[in-house]
Amino acid sequence: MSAAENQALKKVLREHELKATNQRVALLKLLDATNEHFDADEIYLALRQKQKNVSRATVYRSLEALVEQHLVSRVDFGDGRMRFERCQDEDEHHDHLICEKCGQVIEFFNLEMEAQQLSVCEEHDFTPSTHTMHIFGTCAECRKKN
Amino acid sequence: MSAAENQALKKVLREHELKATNQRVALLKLLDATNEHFDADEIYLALRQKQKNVSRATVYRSLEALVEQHLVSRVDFGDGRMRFERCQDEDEHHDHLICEKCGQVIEFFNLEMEAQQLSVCEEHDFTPSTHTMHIFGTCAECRKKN
DNA sequence: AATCTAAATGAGACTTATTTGCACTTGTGT
DNA sequence: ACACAAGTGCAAATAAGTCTCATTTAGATT
Ligand SMILES: [Mn+2]
Ligand SMILES: [Mn+2]
Ligand SMILES: [Zn+2]
Ligand SMILES: [Zn+2]
Repeated sequence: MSAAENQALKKVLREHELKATNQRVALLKLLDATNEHFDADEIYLALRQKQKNVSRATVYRSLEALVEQHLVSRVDFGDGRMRFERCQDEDEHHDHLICEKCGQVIEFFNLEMEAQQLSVCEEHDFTPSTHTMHIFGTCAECRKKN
Repeated sequence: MSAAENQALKKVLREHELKATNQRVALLKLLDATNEHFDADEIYLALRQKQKNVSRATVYRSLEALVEQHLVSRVDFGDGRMRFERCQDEDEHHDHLICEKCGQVIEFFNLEMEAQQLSVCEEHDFTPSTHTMHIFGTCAECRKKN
């Protein structure tokens, strides 16, 4: 039920030294329930639609706190706004295929590619901390539609 | 000499169906002369400093046209502004290592990584058009300074 | 259960990057 | 040289995100 789920989310927040406010619980629940990569305004509007009272400022501030605690991660597809997605594990990682036609986002993880990245860093005596790998193109459905 | 260089740049512009205006020539010359990844305002200020008369609007509009013609490419390091760099060949491509300490950008090209990308796309029945791969971290000089 | 207080929120002003409308130039084909 | 579409400058408009400050609230303390 929602009540139990709320309690679980509150616990998660508290475990990360964050006050478990209604706004934060609602935001986290929203991201938990979807696979999409929402931007701040989409999150704001979705919460309003669910009769949750939140302000845009709080959406931005909560996201900042959640990202800092690795409960949410920030992705930038280069279109001028940041997107957010729930991340399960602190060390979970994946990259993205983004369909330029329909906007669909496909997630992937390729160990060989990650290994190549480390090798490139070594070659340049560079210590990596994070990376982003985004492949833009056309998804199968959109290609068929054509 | 500069005069010959200007002529060459005008030719390039005309070959791409772009009017060879002083502003565009100056902009292209500026990007040609550097390896840096400038943002629009840095370009605007650099041109002003060289006594070129340009407006910010024209910098943005010219960059748009040049990007469309693949004479310049746009890169987004996720810090809220677009950067631009001259691209030589239509099909030239490289990825980036970005030092989070000093901002230095190191370019690289790794054939194996590019191959892995194609293989990932195949697995997902995805037709790629472009991609961006940015590795953030600490460069050798910054690591030593610590 | 009532009280306390630092942290969080809401409303709206503000900032920064980029875009746009419009009157005025300028590059280029004739 | 001329004509005129394309390009430019300026200032106003957007758009994403941040900040200030008065008010509320979570969670600790009596
Ligand atoms: Mn994702
Ligand atoms: Mn580059
Ligand atoms: Zn698609
Ligand atoms: Zn560095």
